[in-house]
Amino acid sequence: MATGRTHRPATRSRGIPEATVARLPLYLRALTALSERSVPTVSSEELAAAAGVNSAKLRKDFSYLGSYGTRGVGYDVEYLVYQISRELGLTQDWPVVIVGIGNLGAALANYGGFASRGFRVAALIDADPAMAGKPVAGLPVRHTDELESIIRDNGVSIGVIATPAGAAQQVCDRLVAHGVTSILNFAPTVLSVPEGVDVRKVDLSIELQILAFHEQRKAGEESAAPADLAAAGATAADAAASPAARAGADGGRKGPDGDVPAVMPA
Amino acid sequence: MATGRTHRPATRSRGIPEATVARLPLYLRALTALSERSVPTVSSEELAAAAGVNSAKLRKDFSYLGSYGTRGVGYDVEYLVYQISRELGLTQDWPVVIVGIGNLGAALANYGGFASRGFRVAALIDADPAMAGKPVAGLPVRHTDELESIIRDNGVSIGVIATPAGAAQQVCDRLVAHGVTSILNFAPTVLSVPEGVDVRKVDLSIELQILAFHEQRKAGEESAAPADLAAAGATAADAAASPAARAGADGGRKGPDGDVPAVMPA
DNA sequence: CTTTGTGAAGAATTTCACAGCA
DNA sequence: TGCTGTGAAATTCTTCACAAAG
Repeated sequence: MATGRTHRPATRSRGIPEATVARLPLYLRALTALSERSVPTVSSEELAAAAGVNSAKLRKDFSYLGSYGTRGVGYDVEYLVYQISRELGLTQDWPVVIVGIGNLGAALANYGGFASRGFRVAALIDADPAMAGKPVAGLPVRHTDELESIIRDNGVSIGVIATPAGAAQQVCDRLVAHGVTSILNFAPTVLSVPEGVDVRKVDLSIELQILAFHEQRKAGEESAAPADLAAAGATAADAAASPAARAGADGGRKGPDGDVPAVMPA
Repeated sequence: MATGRTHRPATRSRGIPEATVARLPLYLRALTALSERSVPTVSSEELAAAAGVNSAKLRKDFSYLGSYGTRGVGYDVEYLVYQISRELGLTQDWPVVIVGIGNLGAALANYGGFASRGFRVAALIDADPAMAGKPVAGLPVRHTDELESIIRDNGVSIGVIATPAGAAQQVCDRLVAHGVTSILNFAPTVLSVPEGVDVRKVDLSIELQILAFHEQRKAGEESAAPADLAAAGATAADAAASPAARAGADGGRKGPDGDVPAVMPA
């Protein structure tokens, strides 16, 4: 952070909002399915339903790409598939390396979705010498020592990290040092990278925790009052929070109004 | 989301914004690491750096939970770990089923991050009878027929779907029918669920496509980019494929900008 | 008619910047 | 003094609602 002065907008996206970019693959998938069924055109309403968004959002998203629809008719499926593919950069080949061939790395290597859209697994890399040469998903695992030459020879710019958390930053640094500028990180750790390198994170545990949050809420709602305070033994002050007072039962959480003094355990 | 209909604001969150909820696990992880190193307190600046966000955002996030810090000092690590855990519902046990024990499902089953935070894998389920009984990650794979009793007997409310896309909706329906109300979906398909059921999606291919978009931009913007356009010529055929149809071809497709891609053969 | 494309309103999120407390 | 907590401003994202096009 602290880009110091001018505060780079971060989203230098040439006009296309990040939120829209994140949905384009969704549209593309829905369109591909339609294409395979030889459906010639779709309305924004139909396509939105297939992609799980609402139609206004979809139309707005497409409006950033250009005017690719026909009023009164809808969108030409094939044409839109092409346009979105091009916008996403999928009309070219993207060699990818996967580093860390454990359970997850192997699963990723076997994942068909990789190859299906312009992504080609250029190599599987692991630090364990015992793994070297072993075939996984039809490719021989290469040793980390070869990382540089693999990246160079294949023109790899996207790397997937599926190592244990402890090794991730080191692997990341090496990838970046040798020219990789986009990283998909499966290790449960925050990677720091120089400016200009993109990192996306996929974190299992985080997703589950978010679900747990909502699940907990549901459980508390349906029954009576949330039994939140039950185990909050650490703070005696909290117990004093009168459920009455405040109009509207809010389960004891004090809310954004900062008048409750900080309570710290001894 | 999906479900289309009812305009529920989706963010039913009792005051705490969805964006904040999504970051709490991140903070929790950073705090846990500090806790293991016996660090007693952290400032918002330090913690923010460890979590990969900026400090103002972190403080704002925490302000939704309450006033848990001490001005001039920072946050008590242990106390904050407890508060966030409680907020996320991690102080209780969440039995989880994983459906679809292929490469990915097996990798998930072996993933340590599951058990580490209140999540317990109650069962691994697969539709293939040949899998039944086979041990994966120390658990015997159970057949889909047992799904209902497994969910009931274990009080499972969270399900993980790691089946092929084609089976995902069906599996989802069965999970929901038997009481699961939160789903983590790894299958590349949009699930439709009744109101009240949360779905989160993890999609490999989508993440890569988003990276490709940014990667493409980098390459196009800086003329002095990595030489990965070597094989770009391959797209020529694709361009020709665009359906001539396009209703009378208005000539000037209005693209959002001087969108003159490098590789757009005439 | 039907359906797109889009200004404008509205909501959510992020960032700023500083009052106020330890 | 140092750092939190938070109104307010800025930014981003979503939704509305309707003119225009086919």
